[in-house]
Amino acid sequence: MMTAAASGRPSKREAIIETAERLFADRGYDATSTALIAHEAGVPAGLVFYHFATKLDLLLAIVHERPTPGEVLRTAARGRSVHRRLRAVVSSMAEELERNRAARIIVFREAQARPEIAERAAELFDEATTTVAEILSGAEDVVAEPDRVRTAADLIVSRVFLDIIALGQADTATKRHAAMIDLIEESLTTPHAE
Amino acid sequence: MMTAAASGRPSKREAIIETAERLFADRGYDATSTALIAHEAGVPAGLVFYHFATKLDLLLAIVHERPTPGEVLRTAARGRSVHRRLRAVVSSMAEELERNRAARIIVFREAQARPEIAERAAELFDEATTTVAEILSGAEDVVAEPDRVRTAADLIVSRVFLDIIALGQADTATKRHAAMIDLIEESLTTPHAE
Amino acid sequence: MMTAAASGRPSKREAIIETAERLFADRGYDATSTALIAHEAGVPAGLVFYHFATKLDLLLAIVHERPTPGEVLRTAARGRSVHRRLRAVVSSMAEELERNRAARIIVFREAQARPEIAERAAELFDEATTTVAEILSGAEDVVAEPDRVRTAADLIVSRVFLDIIALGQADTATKRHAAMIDLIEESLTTPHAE
Amino acid sequence: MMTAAASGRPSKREAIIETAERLFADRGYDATSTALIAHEAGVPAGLVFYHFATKLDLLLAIVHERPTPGEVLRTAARGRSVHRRLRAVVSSMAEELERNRAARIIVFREAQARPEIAERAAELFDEATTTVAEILSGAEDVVAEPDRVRTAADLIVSRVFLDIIALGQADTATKRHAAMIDLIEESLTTPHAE
DNA sequence: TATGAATGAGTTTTCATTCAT
DNA sequence: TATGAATGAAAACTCATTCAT
Repeated sequence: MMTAAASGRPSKREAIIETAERLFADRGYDATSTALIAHEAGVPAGLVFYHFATKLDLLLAIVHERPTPGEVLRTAARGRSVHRRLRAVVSSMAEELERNRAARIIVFREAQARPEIAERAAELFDEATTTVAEILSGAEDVVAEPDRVRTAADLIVSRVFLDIIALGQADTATKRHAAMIDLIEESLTTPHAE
Repeated sequence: MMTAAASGRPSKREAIIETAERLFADRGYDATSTALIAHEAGVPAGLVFYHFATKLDLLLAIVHERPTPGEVLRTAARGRSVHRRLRAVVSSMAEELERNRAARIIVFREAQARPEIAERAAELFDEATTTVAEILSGAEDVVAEPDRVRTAADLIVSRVFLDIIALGQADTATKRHAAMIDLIEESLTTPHAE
Repeated sequence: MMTAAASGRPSKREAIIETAERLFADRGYDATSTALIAHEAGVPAGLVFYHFATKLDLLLAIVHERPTPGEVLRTAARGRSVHRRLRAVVSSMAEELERNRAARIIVFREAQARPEIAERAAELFDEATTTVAEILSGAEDVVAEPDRVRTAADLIVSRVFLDIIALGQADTATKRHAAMIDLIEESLTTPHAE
Repeated sequence: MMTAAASGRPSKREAIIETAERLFADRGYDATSTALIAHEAGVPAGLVFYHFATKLDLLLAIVHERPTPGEVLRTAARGRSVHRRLRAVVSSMAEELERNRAARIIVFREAQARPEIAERAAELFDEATTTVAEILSGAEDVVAEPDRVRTAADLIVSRVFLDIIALGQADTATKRHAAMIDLIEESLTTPHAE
């Protein structure tokens, strides 16, 4: 007997998760009723609670069942120069966040009031920062010390996360990213005048 | 006949706003009942709706009746050097955000699902960035072009805002800020190698 | 010192009554709040309860402070023939009901659930029927017995009241009234074939 | 799997409708709380809103889920003479209205302030009038023209409706009906003297 | 006679969750 | 694994009425 997933038939559990993700991102967790999720997912109301014991469990499933930005970053192209690596890192992060926009919004928005999720948000942020720092420090032309590389990584990750979770002005993002890359690049490739 | 405000007697309207601000920040807008607000503010439940037609109106009052970070920044100390200005700007922003932490959290958290508030969030961010850029460009030792100054301002504001609205690790903030100031300072005072 | 009424200045009490009458007729007694009445009348909320001890008292004032249809009917023109009297009676009743439409609607609508008002509704109806019967029986060419005249009066009053209180199709009323007059006239002027 | 209806078990939805009908008629729509309805129907408060999205929907269900007086009239006995038909029509209408008294009261009382229901009230009235006119015009001894038959039908329906919706004096109704039948009969069976 | 804030009981409605089938 | 009715606690909001001034 094949599972729903293996058979290609979209499992109802998946449908619930995906619908919930979209709705939670659009209207917020509290403002989304389980009945609405069921309705929009095309499943009976009771089924939500067959698959998820509570509404919070459904939220946690969304929050944990996505690849982390860090994982994706690790596969980013690694050119020789800081410049190339910066560009690869920023664009692959932006892309990933865009792809999982709903999940990211949810994580960061709900983090404020829910310790469980705050922990996850911190995890995602730290992992991303660490990965970016690693990538940058591997470039040929880096002259900055590890701490400064970390600071640069932190600024980059902060700015790109903020795009998504609060002020997503997609139209101006590319230009802004280029300017940021430029500034950061210089600070990593210029000898630090003490 | 004296008004409540003039008489020094704390108006019940103020009590409601302040209590709501605290609770909204702690538990989220949706998760805070108007009954709880009234209870904690020490007023009868009905009074909330005498002063604010709807719960959303109460939220909007909180969101609009606070000084903006930009206003506060404008009064920040302006030393001669980029370094001094950066320090003044970062610390006064951090201080202001800390003071109005609740209101800021609310604005940015609730912005996701509420266009009216999203607009306000963008306003606050833009005003802060513009003000920071202005302050920095007035320093004696700036060599960077206006665009770069703006980019630097954007990075600073992003990072400090993010502290508050999502991942406020107050313990490491000071150190992180110093590192950021250092990096940014250099990028503004070092001639740009084209 | 002149009273408000005598001075020509519209008393606020009057304003409240008139506004309440309109609103009660449009939206129903229960669905009209005293706050709305005060607002639309342009008076402060507290004043309603200065003039009327309870909301029900305000309703009763409206219900009792209008001339009855019977009073108006008594002044209707009295021609010689049944025909003339019928026409006079029907048109003066229709006119009166139109003028006091709101009050009539209120009386009959609220009568269902409020004994005090049901009594008033029955009063208005009986008085009107009795007056119409009197007027008709005084015509020269009446041959019908008093009971039949009363029956005719009852049908007329029923039909005209119904126009107002439930199915007021003002456009077709005139034609309908003419046909009714015609039918009734004949029944009163033709010797009853036993 | 049997449905509640098929199983003979009284459905809770039905219980809600019937209880609401009674209470709305007795105390008025606005003055009847959904909590009271639920309580008297013996169901939990929440169930009302599972079956009816809003209180108004419950009212509309009552207003639309009853046979119309016209339908019932169509099955009224049709004797040969106008007299027999009049008696059959009046008594079957009175009976029907008595049986569905609550629903009729509700329709006509609530029509004033609610267009949706006003439409239904007009429908019920028109259908009844048309059916009565049809029945009367089929009698052997009718000499009146169609327009006059319609006028007679209108008077009859008006009077019987008014009994129910506003001034239901059940005690005198029978006598009044007999007198009305008498008057109307004559007007339909006597040649019209132009 | 006027005023507007205050009060608290009551209203409709929502909703996570349970349960019998 | 599904299903849809059922449940009851809690939510936002309304409102007649009171009261100090």
